[in-house]
Amino acid sequence: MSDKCILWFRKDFRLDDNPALLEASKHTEIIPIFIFDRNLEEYNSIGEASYWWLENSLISLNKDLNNKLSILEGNSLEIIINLIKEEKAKYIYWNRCYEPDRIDADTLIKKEIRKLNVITKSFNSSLLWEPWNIKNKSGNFYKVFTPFFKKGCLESVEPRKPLNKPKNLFFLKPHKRNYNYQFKYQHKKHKWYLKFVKIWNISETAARAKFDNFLNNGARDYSEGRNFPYKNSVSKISAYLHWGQISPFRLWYEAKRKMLGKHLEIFLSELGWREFSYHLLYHYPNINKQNLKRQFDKLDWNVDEQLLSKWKHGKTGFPIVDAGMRELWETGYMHNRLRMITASFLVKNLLIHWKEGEKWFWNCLLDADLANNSASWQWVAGTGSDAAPFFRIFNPITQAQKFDKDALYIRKYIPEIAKLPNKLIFTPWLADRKDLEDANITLGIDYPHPIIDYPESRKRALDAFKKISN
DNA sequence: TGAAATGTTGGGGCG
DNA sequence: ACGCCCCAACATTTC
Repeated sequence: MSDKCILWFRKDFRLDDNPALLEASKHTEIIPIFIFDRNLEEYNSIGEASYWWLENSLISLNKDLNNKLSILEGNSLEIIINLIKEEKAKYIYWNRCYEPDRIDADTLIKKEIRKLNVITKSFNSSLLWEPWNIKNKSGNFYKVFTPFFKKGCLESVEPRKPLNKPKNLFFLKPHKRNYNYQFKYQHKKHKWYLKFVKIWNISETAARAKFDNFLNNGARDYSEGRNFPYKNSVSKISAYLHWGQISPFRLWYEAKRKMLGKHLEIFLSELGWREFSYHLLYHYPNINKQNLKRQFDKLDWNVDEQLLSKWKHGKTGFPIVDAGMRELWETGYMHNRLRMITASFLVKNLLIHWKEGEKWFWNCLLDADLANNSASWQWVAGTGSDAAPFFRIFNPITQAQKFDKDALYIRKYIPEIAKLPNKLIFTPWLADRKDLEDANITLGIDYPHPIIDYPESRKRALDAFKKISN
C-alpha cells in the first residue's frame, strides 16, 4: 500500500506553521508541488511585481524542500488527477485560499479527487479566523470593522497557536516527469522590477528575520512612528504575509510576546484589518469589480489617461503624492500613510475611478493582495463597507507638513527638488524665481507644475460625491 | 486612519 | 477703568 502524499503549495511558501505540511509529515513520502494555473484570476491577471516575487518564492521554497518542489503549469484538476494516477498517491493536502474562484475550483477538485478514493484535506494557514465563522448576534456578517474585530474576532476563540516545522521530512519528485506541465517563468521585455533584487530578500528565513528586526526596533515606537514614512517603524512584512513566507499566527503570537500596550493593540488591529478585508471578500465576491455601496455606480468619474499616467509615474507636481508613487515604482512597496494620500488624490482630486488605482497597485505592489487591495481602495473611495466618508479628502500639502515635516521622505524619492528649503518643498509652485534658481530647478522641466488646482479639485469632488450620496 | 468653515474665548493695544 | 477691535488659539460644525 502506497503511503505517498501530495502536498500542494499555493500561498503558503513556508515550512513553519504549515498545517498541510504537518499532516503530510505523517506519511513516509511527500511529493510537493506548485501549480501556476491560468484558469485562476490570481495567476491569469498576476501583476508584474507579484510575478517576480512568485518566481523568487519558488526558487527559495524549492531550496528549503531539498530541490524536490515540482513547479507546474496548467489546469490544476487535470494535473492533480494525472499525478495521483501516475504516482499512485493516496493523499493530497493543501492550505486554503479565499479568492472566490479559488474556492469554487478547490471545491470541484475535492469532489473529483474523492471519486478516486483519495483522501484530501484542506487546512487554514492564512487567516486567524475563518470568514464563515464570524457572525454578529443576529447571525449576519459584520459590515463595520470595530464590532467585527472587537466582538466578532477578539471575543470568539483565540487564534490557534503556531505549529512548529515537522522533523524528518522526506520529499521526492514524481517518477514520471510530465514535461508538458513544467512551469516556465516568462520574462517580460521591460524588466523594471528587477531592481527589487537589491531591496528584497525573498525566503522564509528572511521573512522571519525581517519581523524579528521589526520587533526589536520599530515595534517599540509603532503607534506613533507608523505614521511617519521616513521612520523605520513599520514591519514591511505584507508581501511575505501575502505569499505565506510568514504565518499570521506567528505574527500574532510573536507580537503578543514582544510588543506592549497601545503598540501591540494597534499592530494586532492591523492584522484585524486584513481579516476584515478577507471577510468582506468572502461575503462580497465582486469586491474588486463593484462598488459595495451601489449608489456610487452613478458617480461621474473623470476619464483622463494623461492625468492617470502622471499619477502613476509620480508627476503630479504635488511632492508627497509623487514621492509615494515613486516609492512604489522603485521598491514595489508603499508606506501605508502614502497609500492613503496617493489614493485619496487619485479618487478625490483627480476624480478618477478607484478601479484604475487598484489596477496600478495590483501591478506594482509586491504585496498585491486581492482582498486587501480591493477593500482598501473602496475604503479610500468611500464606496466600501465601513469606508472613509466621501468628504474625507487628504490635503497633500498639510499631510506632508504633518507626517514628513523635514521632507526627508520627499527628498529621498524626488531628488530633483531636494535643494528647495523646507518652507517651499511642499509647495514648489510658490517658490519665486530666486528660490528656484538657488535650488537649480526650472518648474515645468525639472519638476512638473501641479496638474490640478487643489482647492478647486477638492470642491469638485465634494460636489460630485454629494450629488450621488443623497 | 481629514480639512475647511464657522464659532467662541481671551489677551493686548488703543482711544 | 472701560469699550472696542483685532487676532490668535482653540472648539465645533460641516462637508
